Amino acid sequence: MTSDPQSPPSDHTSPVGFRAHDHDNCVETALAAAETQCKERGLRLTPVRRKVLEMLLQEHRAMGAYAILDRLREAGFGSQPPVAYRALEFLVKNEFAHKIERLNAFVACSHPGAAHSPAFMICRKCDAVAEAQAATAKGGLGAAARAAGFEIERTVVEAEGLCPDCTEKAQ
Amino acid sequence: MTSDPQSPPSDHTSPVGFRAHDHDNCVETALAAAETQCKERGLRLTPVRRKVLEMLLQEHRAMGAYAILDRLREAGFGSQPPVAYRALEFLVKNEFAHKIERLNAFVACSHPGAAHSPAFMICRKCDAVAEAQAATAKGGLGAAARAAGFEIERTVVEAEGLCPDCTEKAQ
DNA sequence: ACCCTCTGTGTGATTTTATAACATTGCGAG
DNA sequence: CTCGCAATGTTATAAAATCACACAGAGGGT
Repeated sequence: MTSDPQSPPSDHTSPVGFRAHDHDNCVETALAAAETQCKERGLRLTPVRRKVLEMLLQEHRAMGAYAILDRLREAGFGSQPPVAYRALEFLVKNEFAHKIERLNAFVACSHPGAAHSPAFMICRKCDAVAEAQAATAKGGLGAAARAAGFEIERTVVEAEGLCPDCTEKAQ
Repeated sequence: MTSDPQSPPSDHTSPVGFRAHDHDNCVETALAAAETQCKERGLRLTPVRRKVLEMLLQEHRAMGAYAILDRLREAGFGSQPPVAYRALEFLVKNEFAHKIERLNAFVACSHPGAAHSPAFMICRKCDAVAEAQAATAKGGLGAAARAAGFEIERTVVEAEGLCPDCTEKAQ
């Protein structure tokens, strides 16, 4: 399938993120960035992996592994779960995508390349996902961990609520 | 397999939390607190619900729904998934327990009654779970949310790493 | 060229986690 | 008593994730 504009599978009812932006451009840019990154780091952005990343970027919201799998099938790739899960594993491990634990779903990284420990805002109505830099904001938790002798390796921060769009509609 | 009902099934290899404490007492106390709470709030802490809470308190670590279900069966309760899931739903909704999204598992609340938005430290080796007050953790995220027009309703904070015990053993 | 290994992909089967749908029970209000 | 209601029990199925194994292609050493 094509990467061209006449075949957007996008039947989204809601916008791509919390604020409008030049989405085609953002997809292109991110894809290019990923390619550069992979080259630099000696990683192989194979067709399946690239396609999955492209889908996640297009969607700009949490997608389940099986939704991804369906699209892979349509695009002529393998159609068994491991195909999707392996591509996702690669993307997540290398921080091109993140898993949203709350939803058992995946989303493209919004800050390609930037060192980050992300925090997510997840709309419970439309599943739109925005990524913020959680940075080291976890002062409190960090202190608690230190006090307890716990060594933090990774932190999941996921806020659930209503995105601006759905808040408006709800009124 | 179940040695016998009156003996604690505790075949844990590792301690109940990040620091030793009087566990029997802590279970009793929490259970009593839950009962009081339920009375006050007009909730029904039925036998199944009580048993599940007791198991979670005993275990003091993340337990999967199906592990809980096995124990319920042994204890003579219904043995189909909904039995466990419904009890867990009740306990989680009323904050007697929490779901650890990262593990698809459940843990008893450590601060019964206290208003809280909890943060968890989860040992990736032994699944021990400690609960901290996240309260302030969302400073940065809260600001980001406000800026984005996102209304946070609930936040999941889960730190993964090594507990003191496993850190020692790892050396 | 050859073989060898390593990584990635494809496929079938299975496991683990969670929910839907509906029958049954027990209890309080009228 | 009997109606309504919440909780439980049970069957069945959906959704998410992993296992196990076969094969294909790229690169390396001989």
